[in-house]
Amino acid sequence: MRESNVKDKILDVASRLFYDQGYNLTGINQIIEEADIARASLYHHFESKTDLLLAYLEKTRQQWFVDLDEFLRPIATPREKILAIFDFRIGRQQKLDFKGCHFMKIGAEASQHDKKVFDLVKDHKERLRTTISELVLQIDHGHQQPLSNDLLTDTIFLLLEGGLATGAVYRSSEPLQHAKEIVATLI
Amino acid sequence: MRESNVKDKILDVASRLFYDQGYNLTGINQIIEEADIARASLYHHFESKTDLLLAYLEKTRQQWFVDLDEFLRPIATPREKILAIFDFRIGRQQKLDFKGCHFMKIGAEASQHDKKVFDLVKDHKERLRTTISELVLQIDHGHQQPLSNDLLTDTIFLLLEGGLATGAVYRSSEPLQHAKEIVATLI
DNA sequence: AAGTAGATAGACAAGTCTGTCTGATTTAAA
DNA sequence: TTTAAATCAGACAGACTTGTCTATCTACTT
Repeated sequence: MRESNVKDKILDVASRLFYDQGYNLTGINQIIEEADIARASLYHHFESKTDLLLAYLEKTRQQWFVDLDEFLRPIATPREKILAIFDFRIGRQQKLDFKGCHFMKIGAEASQHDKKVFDLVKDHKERLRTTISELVLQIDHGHQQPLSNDLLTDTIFLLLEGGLATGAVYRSSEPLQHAKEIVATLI
Repeated sequence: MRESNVKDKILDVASRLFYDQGYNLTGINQIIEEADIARASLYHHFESKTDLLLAYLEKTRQQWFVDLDEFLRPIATPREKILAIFDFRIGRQQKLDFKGCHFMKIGAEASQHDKKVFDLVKDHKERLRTTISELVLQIDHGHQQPLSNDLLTDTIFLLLEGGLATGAVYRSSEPLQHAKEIVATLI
């Protein structure tokens, strides 16, 4: 087992622990123990714990959109794609045991002065909003619109975020399900 | 300076620090230093750091609804009251420097097994949803409703939560402002 | 076969953390 | 004025934290 294998294992274990129990409650000692690697190997691949956090966020962010794209690909219409984003998040929510958004969690416990972390969170959310915005523009609005395209995009985005955050509190998919129903009546 | 004075000061300082920099990043040493009290005094009033956290959450939760009630009291119609909830949260958001919801923040960094903490968060959100629900019922729906009362309540609640969470990421009131605009078109 | 880089175990430094305890001092009430 | 409780400063225990360092071993490449 060399190089990439060890580095991947470190990042995998750290990612799981950072998400499950939080960044600040996860110690280096626990990471090296559960990854079953040597302390020096961790510091060979990552300069510091902060470095490991950034690697975790970057990898998660990248994978997130890869997964979303794959999920949306077989779906035909922009309207159905928008509704499928809710299904995508409901599925992840269940798979991840209702612990909420990776990025919001880190944003909530990171030091306010940690600019790199916040920029990553911001960028992630911005990309999601852009994705929604593009789909909204593709919808054929035959009937008259009660909301402008921009406000409709915000509505969908905010209902997604609110639904996920609330689902994390109640440990339930219901909020996101309702959010989806609401959006279905609006588009 | 006796009893209540010291206890209040401890709780005030701890509350500020827990919110500003997070519970896990705030140490007992920092609290006693900034509150300018003796270590033994802290442990005289609070059994443990966890105890202090619960006291912080309970006090914050209670004050939250006192403040909201006061804010809504002079407002006449249920429709205006609902929209004023957004103004209430926008005002707090600005006063608190866009660090997000106290309860969501703690929920994000607390250990998943800390049941008392999660129950407090849940209860707070439940009460907010109830408040909204009661106002929605009071609205006179002359025209036909696109959404049922229940779904309308969810919409308002989720837009509030999403707007606040997103505002914390962007450090801006814009998301909550947009959320308010959206709700204004729906009720 | 020799050399190089990754991986290993584990000691170590220097600091932090929470919580306990002692003993002196202040404060308020009886 | 006596008494009891509150507060003080600070030492202390014991465990934990991140990060460094040494020394050895293993595996791959040249």
